[in-house]
Amino acid sequence: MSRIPNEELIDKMEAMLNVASDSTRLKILYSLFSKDNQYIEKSVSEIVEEVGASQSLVSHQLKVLKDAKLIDCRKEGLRVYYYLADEHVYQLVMVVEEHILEMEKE
Amino acid sequence: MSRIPNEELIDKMEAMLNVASDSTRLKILYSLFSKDNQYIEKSVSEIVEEVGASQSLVSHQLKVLKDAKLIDCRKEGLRVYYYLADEHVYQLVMVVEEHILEMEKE
DNA sequence: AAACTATATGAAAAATCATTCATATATTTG
DNA sequence: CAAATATATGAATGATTTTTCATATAGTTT
Repeated sequence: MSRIPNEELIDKMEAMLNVASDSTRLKILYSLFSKDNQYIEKSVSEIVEEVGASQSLVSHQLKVLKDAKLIDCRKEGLRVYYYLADEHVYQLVMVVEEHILEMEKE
Repeated sequence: MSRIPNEELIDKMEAMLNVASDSTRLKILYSLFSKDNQYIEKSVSEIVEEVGASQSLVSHQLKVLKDAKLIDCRKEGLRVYYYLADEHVYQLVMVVEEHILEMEKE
């Protein structure tokens, strides 16, 4: 008797998972996670460097993450600073990370 | 200073998220979640009916979920019974569901 | 064994997505 | 205003994935 949610909720969940399920975007998210729950923001060029992908690709993927409201940004001069807009993403990524790490134990 | 995991871990995480990020597969997972943490298993035809997709599509997607070790199965006569093989998937799906529901509040 | 049922599978078609390349925009500095 | 810098964007490409269709397989019943 387990209840499958309505199409609308399923579609939204699918969308969020899709956004998270790309290695470039995962790396971007990690680069915006702070170690000790402190506020953190990074410019595009900093993210590009940490992630190790092209500027264009990072910019495209930042847009995907921003459209999904997982991150947001703030302009300052030439720079654009991005930051996490949602705690759930962190939880989501951590659940998946733990899953993988525990799978590897066996 | 946030540390991006190594490529191998990122790739595995990407793979798991990819498996979860499809509406048909999400519905299949939901159909295998039990209400009160009891063991639950369902035959392919039951799943087909609950999910409301074609037999072929459900079968293909069951294989994807099984290859990813998120579900497993047991044969009995003509029927094949599938069941969740991992608690993490449930957590993962729940985090995402909560995220969407909370987003909708605003 | 033939007919039937439940499930799986391969190939093809349709759709979607990540990535690159070239270029545009916006801001700052000389 | 010209040059330089940081970021964004549109179009093209290639790759991957979802879905369907037709058919195969395996187990059951008569």
